Amino acid sequence: MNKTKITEPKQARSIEKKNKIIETGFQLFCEKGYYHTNTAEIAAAAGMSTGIIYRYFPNKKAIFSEAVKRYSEQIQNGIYEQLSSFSSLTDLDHYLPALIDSLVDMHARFEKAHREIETMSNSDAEISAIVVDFEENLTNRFADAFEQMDGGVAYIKEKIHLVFHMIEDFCHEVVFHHHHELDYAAMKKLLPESIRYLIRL
Amino acid sequence: MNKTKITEPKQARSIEKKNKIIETGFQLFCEKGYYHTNTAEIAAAAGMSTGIIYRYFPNKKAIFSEAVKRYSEQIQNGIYEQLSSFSSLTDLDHYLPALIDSLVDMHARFEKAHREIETMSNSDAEISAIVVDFEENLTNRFADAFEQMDGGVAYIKEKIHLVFHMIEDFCHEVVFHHHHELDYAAMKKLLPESIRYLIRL
Amino acid sequence: MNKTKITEPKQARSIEKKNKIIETGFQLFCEKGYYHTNTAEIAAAAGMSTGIIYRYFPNKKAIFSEAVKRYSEQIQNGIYEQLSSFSSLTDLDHYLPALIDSLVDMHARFEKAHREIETMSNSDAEISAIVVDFEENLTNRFADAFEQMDGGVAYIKEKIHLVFHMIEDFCHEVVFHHHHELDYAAMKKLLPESIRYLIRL
Amino acid sequence: MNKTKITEPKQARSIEKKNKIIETGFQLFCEKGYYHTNTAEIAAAAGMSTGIIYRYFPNKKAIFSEAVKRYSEQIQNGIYEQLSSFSSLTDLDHYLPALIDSLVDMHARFEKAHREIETMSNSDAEISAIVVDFEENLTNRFADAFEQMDGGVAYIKEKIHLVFHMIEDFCHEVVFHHHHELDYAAMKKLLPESIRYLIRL
DNA sequence: GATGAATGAGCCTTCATTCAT
DNA sequence: AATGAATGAAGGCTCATTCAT
Repeated sequence: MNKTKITEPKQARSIEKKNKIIETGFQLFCEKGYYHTNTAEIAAAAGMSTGIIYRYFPNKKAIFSEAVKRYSEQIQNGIYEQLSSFSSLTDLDHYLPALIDSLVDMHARFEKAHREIETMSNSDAEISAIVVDFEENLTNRFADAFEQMDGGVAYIKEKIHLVFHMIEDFCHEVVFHHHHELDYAAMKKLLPESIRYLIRL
Repeated sequence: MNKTKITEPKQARSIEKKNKIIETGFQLFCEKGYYHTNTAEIAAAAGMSTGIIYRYFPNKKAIFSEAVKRYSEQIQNGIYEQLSSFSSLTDLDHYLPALIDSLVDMHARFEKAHREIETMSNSDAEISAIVVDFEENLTNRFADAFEQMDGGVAYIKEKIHLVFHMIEDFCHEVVFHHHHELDYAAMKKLLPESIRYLIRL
Repeated sequence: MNKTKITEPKQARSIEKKNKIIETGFQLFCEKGYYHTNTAEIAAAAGMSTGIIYRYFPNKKAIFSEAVKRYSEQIQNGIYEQLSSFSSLTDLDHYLPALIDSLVDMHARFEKAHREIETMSNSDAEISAIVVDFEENLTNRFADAFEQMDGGVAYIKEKIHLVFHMIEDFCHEVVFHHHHELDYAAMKKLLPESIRYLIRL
Repeated sequence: MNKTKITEPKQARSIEKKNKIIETGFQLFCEKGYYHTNTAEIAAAAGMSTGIIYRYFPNKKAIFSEAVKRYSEQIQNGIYEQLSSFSSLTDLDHYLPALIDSLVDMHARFEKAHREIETMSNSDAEISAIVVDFEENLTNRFADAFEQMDGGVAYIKEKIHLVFHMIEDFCHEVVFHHHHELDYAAMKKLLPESIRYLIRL
């Protein structure tokens, strides 16, 4: 009955500790997969004891959730920053290749993270919710931006959604490099062209 | 040392049993996830004892692998059948909505399967290889078909790849129905139009 | 309640089958150890089905018991044959090196068998009884022979017992060759000398 | 991958626990045999949980190995202590019966241990190595002692080896008491006499 | 707050033995 | 008699979580 546990840490030292767990845990989850990383390992890698983890998190999965939440925010902020420099559809045409490049880059750096998040989001409602939220936020922000550009585009959310998934697939393809018969340079040229067309449909 | 075990069953009764294990196992894996399904459950659900599983499979994962392999073949055959009725790009334009419909349908029926395969393919090389193979086969078949249609299209493989992922994302969207603010009917109209454009680029 | 099982086979075919199980089983037990040999393997190696074993033997251990019993008899007969050519203590002095040689040879050929029998005899009363019986028979036979030689020797059984173990240890040493710092040729000369002395004490 | 486990315990409490596992495990192995003792039993008998065993040992066999190692050291120390009181071959003649008595006593107390060690040493290289080492150490120590006594004896190692096995067989005989027709008192007199003779050969 | 030893349920796999055919 | 598929209990080991210190 005594559930004196888990409180949001207020002291700097505790906050730092919680952050360390999240970072280390996420890193290990990404490297070895959620089910192949155990709490003792996380604690050891974070330089603390096994027990302490359960003062900051109710269970193993919560570490992953929290990490994904933070990671999602980071990514969003990065993208929003780029978005803020667009002010017309012509800008978009112009900046699209750069945006794609930066997204490919992001995938390259967080390859393992993306895979593992996807993996977990498939079997875990909480993670799935974070991912859905991420997509929704992104779509909405872009939709808002477009609406303030050139007087609005029909079905902008739907288009943005499709576009983002096209870009994401391309990123996956380039980073994981599974289909050796594909010409990535060609794909990279096709992509902005078809996006431009799709947006204006 | 003693590896006299596991031989491909020849007798009808054994084949049936192996099939039953694959089906039941796959179903449970899809329902509850690979790591949350144990071999005893599979055996019980298949109406047999735990031990017998290991006469047909070397280990738990092999059940999943085999199931995915078969599933992949089924899906491919279904798609190839549709493909065989196309003989020109105009046909494609015409049949595209139907193809999309049928793929959405497939996803709807095998929603859980798709999720779990994706999940496992992220952390397991064998499963990943099956998925990659699946995509490669599909791309090649379509590419061949297109090449025999209208004298060839530039970068056809790359285009097909992008197109398939667009369709797949749409399927996910419709089936898992996560983004309630999206207008699926609109997306369904946008999709063939942009595909048509992309293919001809 | 229906224990229609295990009867001593009368038909030639059945006898042959039982023999085959004993031989194959013993061979495998010796090669890989009792606990690392399973009944399926024995059956397979003997070219029959798993089930049939249990028509001839009540359980796995009975195969080993029976094999050891037979093996013990074979060895005894071999030794008795040599014994029959001795008729005086002087003969013994003369034939001792040859007897030792032949015993070393036997150990060399059945190295694994000896080890495994020893192993099992330690944890299994039935096997132990066979081994004890073997030693007792051997001791008695030799004692009888000696008594008919030169008018009897005091404590002949006790001496024979000690002597046999000295020889056996020597055999082990030579065959398993564990102590590389020992000079086997020297030991082989020491052995008959001390035996001769011991017998006449 | 993750082998952060099993470190030599430093704290008194841990050391005690590890010792308890070794003792209890060894006792059970000796009573029931290695293959008939399971880890849960060991844990229960030691008053702890199954899991904790694996913080101190990488696997079941390691418990046995460690126990045998320690046991071997104990025995050696006991014998060396007796050896240190000998300073001439005449001493040996004098103390031999006492040494034999003490070795019989040791066998009586650790009967089961000896059997099980022998058993395992036959099928396990690690255990076998410990036993071989034990014999080698013992032989060397005695050889050194003898060499410092009366100016050296030819083939002393070979002789000691034979002698030790004679004594050991006698111990086995007395303790396990299998051959009821033997006169142990007589054997006990024969033994030192023939040893004395053998050493001086 | 912190530690890390301890818990014990749970999992995959093996195998002696049985039994339907 | 013979087959070999089937059974299911048992075993070694892992790991999320707890708790005494």
